[in-house]
Amino acid sequence: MRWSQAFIPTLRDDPADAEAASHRLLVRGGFARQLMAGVYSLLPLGKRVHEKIEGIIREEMVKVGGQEFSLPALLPKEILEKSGRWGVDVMFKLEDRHGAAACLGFTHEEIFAWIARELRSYKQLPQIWFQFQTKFRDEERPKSGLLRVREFMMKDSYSLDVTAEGLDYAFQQHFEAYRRIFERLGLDVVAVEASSGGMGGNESIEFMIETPAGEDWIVSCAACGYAANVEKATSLLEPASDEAGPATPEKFATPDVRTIEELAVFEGGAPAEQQIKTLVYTIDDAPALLLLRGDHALVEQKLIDGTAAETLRPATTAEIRQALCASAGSLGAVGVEGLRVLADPALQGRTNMTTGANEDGFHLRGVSIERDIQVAEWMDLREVTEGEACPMCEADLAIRKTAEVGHIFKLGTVYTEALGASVQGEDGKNVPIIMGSYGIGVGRAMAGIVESWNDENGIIWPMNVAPYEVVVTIVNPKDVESSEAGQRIYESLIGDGIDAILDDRKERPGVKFKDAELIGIPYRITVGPKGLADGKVELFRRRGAEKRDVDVHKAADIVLNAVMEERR
RNA sequence: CGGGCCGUAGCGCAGCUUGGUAGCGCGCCUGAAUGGGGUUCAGGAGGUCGGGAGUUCGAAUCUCCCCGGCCCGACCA
Repeated sequence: MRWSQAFIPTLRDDPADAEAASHRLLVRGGFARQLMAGVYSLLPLGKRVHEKIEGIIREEMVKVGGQEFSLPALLPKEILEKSGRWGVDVMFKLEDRHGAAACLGFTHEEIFAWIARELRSYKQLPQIWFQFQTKFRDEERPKSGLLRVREFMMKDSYSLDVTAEGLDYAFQQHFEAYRRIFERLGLDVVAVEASSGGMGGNESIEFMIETPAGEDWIVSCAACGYAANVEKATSLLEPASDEAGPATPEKFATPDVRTIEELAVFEGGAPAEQQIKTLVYTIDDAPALLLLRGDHALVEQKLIDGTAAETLRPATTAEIRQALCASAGSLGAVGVEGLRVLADPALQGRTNMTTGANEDGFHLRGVSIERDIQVAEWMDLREVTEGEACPMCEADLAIRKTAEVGHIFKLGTVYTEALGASVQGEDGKNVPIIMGSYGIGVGRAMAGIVESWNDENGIIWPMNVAPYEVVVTIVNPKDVESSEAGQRIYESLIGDGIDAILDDRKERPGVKFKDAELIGIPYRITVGPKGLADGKVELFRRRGAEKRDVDVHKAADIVLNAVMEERR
């Protein structure tokens, strides 16, 4: 490709609405343009990167026996109704001219399960099926450029097995394939235990990259490698040494005290870690009390996972008053009967605690959990904080902001049962196929790579995904000798299968250098009269900004070798 | 869905308070010089001021409605 003919609309200024590094650089470098909220066009450079990422993912999927499909993006209501997912809030719903309902696919478990109905015998299993497909999700809030969008390319794969061991094996194969994929993409991922969320299933691992543009917090231990999403993470706490306290709780007046912090500084109050925080939630339309240590925060996802609730929300002021006859600020669980009380294990065995008295303006002190409160269930509900002890090795835990680039799930038989995908086992009985589901967002991976690999001059693509591997920059296109020399080097590289681009534009050298660095091409060969006078051209490596002069006639070979070495 | 901010030329922005010929920088086109880090000079093209309604002799500017976008939070297969 000649740069003078290429559509690479670079921008001198950062786009005004871009915050995340990847957003800024992908727009500025001419890789993508926004069409509407969370919807982007890929320009030629972006498309090239996308294809390279897809190529790597495809290779690794094929290595573990994956077979590629291409399913429709347009899905019928009937199939999604069978799994109970018709109408989920991220779904883009539409109607055809006859009034038949359809939607744009947000994921494809149902459709693969539908096709899997053609499987008849255990002898045909296992299978790994995958595709690259555009997914549509009407996210509440698209953000961070290409990191969180409403239409995106995803590689999704599905494993089909007869036994739980088979699923474990497919899951493990995917885990390893994903490790190799992210390694080749230049993404430094942390695999974390994750909540399965609305997908169903019982075990899932997310692959996260650390970035300020992320939106998931993960807990990790540098000492032993333990890592988990905060939605799932646990930690060890220092055992509390409470005084026994009085024989019965004592009520005391606390005018105008409504928060944990206010009670902590109130004369006669108690430090947050000696308070019991009482939250009222409506779980599947029934009120429930959640008890946490005063300084601990609730993780709603843990509550969802722990209760298997269909719907769940904080109770309204009116509901709270109806349940406890008091306002938020004076709530407690002492003496409460007839309500479901869930308590976090950090409260287990605690004595002499302080909590609300269910009477506005009053609290109770000297509360012993086991003695005074009827806890229906103990359930891990609290959010881990920085510096708490690792549940595996007791070292200090760190908390990091991350973005999810891949997720693997053990689904089980939720979808295959709903859609009737079963096979006959060895014993002649029909058993539902056991499914796993595994996804990687291609555009998100691209944005993630940019988040990980950039500097003040632009993107620094890893060789494997670079839109072009080498740019041959002609300093002065009017100088016939350098034009010809540049062209020879360029053609030699192309002949060797290198993705090269020839920057033959009639621009000042500075412009060409800036552009090449902005779009992140790993190697640049600069051909100009100054160097040619000594038979030299300059070889510049984007990563590390190393420069060296090399013999004109050897330049192509030297770069060829360097590129080959960096391809993986 | 709550809170905040913003829509004026391809990009970045000023003008709006106090209504009266639509501006600046970059980019783009032509010509010339220059040619190893966003060079310089001269000339030029380019705008339904997000959309609609209203007030007014007159609206980018004032009023109302709508649409779109960004950020924070909530939410999130």
